[in-house]
Amino acid sequence: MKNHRKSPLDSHHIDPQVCSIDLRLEILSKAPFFAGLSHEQLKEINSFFRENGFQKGDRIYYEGDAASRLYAIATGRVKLTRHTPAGKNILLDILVPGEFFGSLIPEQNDEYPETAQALTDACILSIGAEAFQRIMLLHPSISVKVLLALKDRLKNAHETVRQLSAYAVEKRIAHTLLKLGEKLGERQEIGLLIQVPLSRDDLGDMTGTTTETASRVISQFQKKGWVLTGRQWIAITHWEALTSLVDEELY
Amino acid sequence: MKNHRKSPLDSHHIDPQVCSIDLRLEILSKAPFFAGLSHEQLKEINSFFRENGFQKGDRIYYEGDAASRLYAIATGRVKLTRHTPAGKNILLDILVPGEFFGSLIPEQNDEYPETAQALTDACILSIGAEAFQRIMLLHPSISVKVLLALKDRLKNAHETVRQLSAYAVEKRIAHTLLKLGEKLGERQEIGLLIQVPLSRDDLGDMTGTTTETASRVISQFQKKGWVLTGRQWIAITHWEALTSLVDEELY
DNA sequence: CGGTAGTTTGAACTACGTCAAGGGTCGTGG
DNA sequence: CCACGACCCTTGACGTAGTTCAAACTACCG
Repeated sequence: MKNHRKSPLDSHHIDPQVCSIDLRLEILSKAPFFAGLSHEQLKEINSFFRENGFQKGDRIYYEGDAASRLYAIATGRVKLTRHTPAGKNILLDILVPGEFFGSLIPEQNDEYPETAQALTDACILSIGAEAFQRIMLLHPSISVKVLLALKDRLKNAHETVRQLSAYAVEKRIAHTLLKLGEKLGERQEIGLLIQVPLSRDDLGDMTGTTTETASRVISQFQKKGWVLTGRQWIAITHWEALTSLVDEELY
Repeated sequence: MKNHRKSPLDSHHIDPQVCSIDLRLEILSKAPFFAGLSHEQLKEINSFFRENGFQKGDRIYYEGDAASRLYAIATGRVKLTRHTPAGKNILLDILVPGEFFGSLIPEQNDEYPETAQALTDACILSIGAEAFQRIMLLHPSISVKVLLALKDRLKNAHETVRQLSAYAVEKRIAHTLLKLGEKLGERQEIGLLIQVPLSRDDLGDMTGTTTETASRVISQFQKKGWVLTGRQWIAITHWEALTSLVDEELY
């Protein structure tokens, strides 16, 4: 029953200081809101972005910092968290290349409402909020795309509210694993591996519970053969079992 | 200790079928995203809207309906809810005149993610999602305003997630009362009256708890002299007590 | 004035948090 | 390359906040 295998996660050891120009253009063109722009336009927009490398664990910005820039992930994973004075963390989202975060629009005295931290070494593009606003005013189709993305995030946030309000921990964790599997899953021999370093603590912070409870639930899942897991990684081995747990109407 | 006063809520008995043209223009001009448009432009935009009256309790649309229109409140209050198969409700937001809801952007096979229900008799303006998108493409400044509004809602939703994840029921209810007080509060002799019919059930649905627990907590608050309450109404009588309960760091 | 719908309170139960201790994995430095 | 220390994970025992079920009470409407 022991599973002390080495972590199956890709290390993706990039030189964090370098995003090749090709990569930048590719990232920008893949970002949902620049879809449909010409190569010329993309190149011009690209010139407004600057890039920064971050190492695993680095904070990109802190909750409460003056909000001035919009960020987009070129490579790596970023997590967004909020905190409580009592020291509890809330993990709001895990973002992948092509996704954006930070300040979409310049506002007076605006603060970042969350902290952004690199979960892996990461290359991050960023642009001043004013510059981005100028781009949006110039290309109205972009704002519509941004709107769609925001609408989607709002829907997700509301779904999280529903989960926290109405479902027991076991279901919330199963649901979260499935969502992570869809977004970050990578098919491997061991199962659908969630490609991001994810501790029990993180999982607890995503589902509004404690490290210990998250650990107990995951242990149960593993005993039942639904997941395979180790230090900072999880793979889903029995997708249907998790979905049927989530969908069953019983309390 | 008895408080069986008549409900102090305004009844606002409007004829739900009528929004005067002046009212419509005023509503639209007050809506954050049309701020700064000329009277001419407003009039033109106004022509795209149609109006409908709803009586207290009427559903405007249901979660899962095909999403096709954007709504704006002229008069009255609207609540947005989600549901679970087990029958539990989640109250996501209470909206007031000038606020919008529904479908911001037309998308293939899009469904409303929540149910919209009139909390009072209400006059609601609405516009087809395609028409609104055309307006946004024509007036890029509008999309930026819409973006700001969405960003604000996302922040609120994340705050709700934080509340549900990290705070005990008592604090969540106190916090919710304060937010409601800010948004819907009306200074009266009895205190800051929350101007909307709000049952214990609703309050439970807003804070992820049950009717009974909401009732118990509110009873405590009333015993301590922090609120005055009756059937479907609450007034805050001791604002500072609630804020200090919310802010204290103890668990 | 009677009925419906909202509110209150009690008592029993339970999911989950808390506290505590022990074991495994990984990276770092010798 | 090995060994140490830091960090992560697991499991147990216990306490309690909040749910559930049930019953009585009260405001409001027709």
